[in-house]
Amino acid sequence: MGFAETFKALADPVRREILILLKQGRLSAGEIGSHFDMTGATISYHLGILKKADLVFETREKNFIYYELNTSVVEEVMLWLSELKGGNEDAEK
Amino acid sequence: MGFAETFKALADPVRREILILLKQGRLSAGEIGSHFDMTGATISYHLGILKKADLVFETREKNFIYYELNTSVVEEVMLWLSELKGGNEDAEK
DNA sequence: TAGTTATTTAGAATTTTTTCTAAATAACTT
DNA sequence: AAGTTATTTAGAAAAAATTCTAAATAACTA
Repeated sequence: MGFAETFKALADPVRREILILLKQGRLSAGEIGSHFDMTGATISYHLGILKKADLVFETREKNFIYYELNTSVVEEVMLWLSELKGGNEDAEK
Repeated sequence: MGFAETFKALADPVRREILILLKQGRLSAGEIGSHFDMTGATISYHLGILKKADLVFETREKNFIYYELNTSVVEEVMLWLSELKGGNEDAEK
């Protein structure tokens, strides 16, 4: 894990757009790629970064690879930010 | 503003450490620098990135420049993440 | 005013990131 | 088995980020 990887993954606009697409549900690499004006190789690179950051996970089916949002890491990041923001008021309630 | 700048700023461990230091209260550039094994020029570079991302602001006093945490942008990021995480349940309550 | 202290800016070197093309896998279909 | 489709991996080129040294500002102090 590691916040560096996570924030780095979130820093790229293409990768954030991919995550937003996946909010609606799982998509294959090809379906994700069709939303962008880039080669499949580049999309695969971005998916790799998101996967390494644990922001998505894949499930293989037929000759497709489907990607899905992994929200658990998103929660960890939110916790870190909330810690930063203010002595964590949530923990007191 | 812009999430790219914000996440990029948060992606670097030195910059995250600076933000954590500033949680305790404002510090001068020199005081911040003394926590790291880097030149003042490099610290200044990182502070510039944090400033551009609106994660900190500065106030000048004597011949010091003090840096302070700006939590408002942190909240915006948290909102974006919470949107991503789940159709935003918070908005329904 | 001259010198000192705090910080930034400029420029260069190094590393990392992003993107492409071409080739390699992997799994299906005929 | 051979061909097709979906995706990744490798390698290279280009762009961006990180760090340094040296020089420039800015504001104080004697």
